[in-house]
Amino acid sequence: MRHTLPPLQLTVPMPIKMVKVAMSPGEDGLIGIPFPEHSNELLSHLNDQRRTGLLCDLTLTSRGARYPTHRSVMAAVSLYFRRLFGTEEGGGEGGGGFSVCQLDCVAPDALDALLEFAYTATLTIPSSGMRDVLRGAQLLGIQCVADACRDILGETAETEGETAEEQRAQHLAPVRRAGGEIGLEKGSRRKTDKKKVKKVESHHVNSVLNPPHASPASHPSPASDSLRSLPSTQPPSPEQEELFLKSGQNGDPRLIREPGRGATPNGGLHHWLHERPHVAHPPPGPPSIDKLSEEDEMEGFGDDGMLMGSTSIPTSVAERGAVASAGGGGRKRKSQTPQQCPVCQKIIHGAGKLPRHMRTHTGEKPFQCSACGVRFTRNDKLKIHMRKHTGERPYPCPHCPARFLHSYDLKNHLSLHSGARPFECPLCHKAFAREDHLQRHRKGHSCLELRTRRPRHDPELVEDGRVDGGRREQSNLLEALSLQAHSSGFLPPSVLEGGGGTGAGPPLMFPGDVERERSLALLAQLRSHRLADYSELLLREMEMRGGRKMEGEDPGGTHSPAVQHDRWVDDVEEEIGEDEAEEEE
DNA sequence: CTGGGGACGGGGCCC
DNA sequence: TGGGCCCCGTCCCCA
Repeated sequence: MRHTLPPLQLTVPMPIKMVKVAMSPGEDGLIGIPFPEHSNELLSHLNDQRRTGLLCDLTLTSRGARYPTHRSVMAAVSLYFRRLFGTEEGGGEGGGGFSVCQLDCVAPDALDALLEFAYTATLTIPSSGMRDVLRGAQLLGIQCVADACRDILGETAETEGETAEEQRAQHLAPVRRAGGEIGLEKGSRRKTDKKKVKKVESHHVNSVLNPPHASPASHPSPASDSLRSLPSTQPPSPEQEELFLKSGQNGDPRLIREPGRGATPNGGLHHWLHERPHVAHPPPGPPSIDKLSEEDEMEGFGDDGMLMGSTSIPTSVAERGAVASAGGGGRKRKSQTPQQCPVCQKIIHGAGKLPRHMRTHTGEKPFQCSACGVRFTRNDKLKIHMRKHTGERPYPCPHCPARFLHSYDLKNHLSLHSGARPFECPLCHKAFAREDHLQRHRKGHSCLELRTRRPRHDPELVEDGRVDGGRREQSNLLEALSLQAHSSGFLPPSVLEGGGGTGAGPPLMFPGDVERERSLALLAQLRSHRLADYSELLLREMEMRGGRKMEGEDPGGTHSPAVQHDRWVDDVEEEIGEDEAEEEE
């Protein structure tokens, strides 16, 4: 099927909508493994395929010259092709079956240069052919190239924009006629767009025409690559979208989190900016450069040395700062605390802590021990490590000659002297000096025997509401448990403030308290699961905790009764889940 | 399985 | 605002 430019109106999606990329739900424990060369190699391989004709599914022709290419690449780099292939409408039926596209209106040399740009991120053109390339870039909607050419030719976006409009009107007139409204929409926001684009692109003109010394393609930072490889978990917020406008990137929300992604293989980023329907009406509110600014300072991110010379959007701190200032002027950075990790979405508290956290994703360990070569992500850890070499053990035990590298080691050690074992297993009541040892104990199978030895009762008794003596005893125990929970301070204050539980109903029926309801739900589960041993254990645990609190063995902190209760509830719920699984078997 | 040491990451405080 | 320092919780490893 042959295709020439005018039929564009047949495939232009109207109205233009910003593509929303479906986000995968958040996942814990994501690890970003950067492959800095991936994008470069990918582009290189695509270019090889283009040269050999491999997998080429689109042939561009211009005045007899034929250029095999790939739809996906062309759709990525060219607004024209993206519309032509319908990818803006989700791409479901994109492509339209065009295999040959006749572009006689674009000079062969210019088309060749544009294809070369698309596959190498480098634009190589003779000065004499600049105008042809400009014309071709405008017709095909390769905005960054068009802007670069305009800059070289000394034309402004404003004046040339009119020319471009005229050219579009000339070549794509059916589009405008067929989609009058969309044409108006585009026209109405074009001036605004052009201003924005002009502001952000002064830097990249040079880079387009002066490609990086080392590589024709861009080198995204490792972090950016790692980010790209990871699923995003949240749709872009309006703030992020505004950020996107400021940074002049395309509409892929994922790219919001790619600060180092200065140059994409397709190089066609800026023209996408013109499509954004909200450009003329950026959302109100404070300037949204926070994330951008944050990411500026991410160590391991934005390796400007590598990004310099990339072909498109601002990448360096200075450049992005210029963008930000151009966007609003006189902006103040919002407080950086807390900050959200763009990789794992985790909220990082504390000024300056996000770069530290980001190194956990990038694997960057910039602090190396001069003695043994071991590397660390943090210099304070290196400093502690150096104590091993210097023999410094600044934390001596007052009771014995032992000295320790860490204060918390001393703390653990002191518990040995005191004999305190404040961490007791609620199931087997084995006590531990360290909480992590208790956790290890509970996560292991140390208590498996006890847990599986719980009495199993006839389920009909519970289902029928009939309770035998032992069951009634258990029920009473649970009620007593509830009362004790109420009075012992085991439950959080929010629970205790709920009211007296007088009148009809169970003692803990205090409406409107989540924690209490959670406890009640747990108790109900305990009942329904007939976990007599659990209720006993829970009661004993509460008694024990209550007594301990009175004794002041665990003054506040993470071992406070409320916290312990929460952990206990979590653990029991988890074990109930396990029991349910067991019983289903 | 437990005790102990060490590493690692996060948060708070301060400069 | 960034970084240093410290503390804490957690995990891993080894005896």
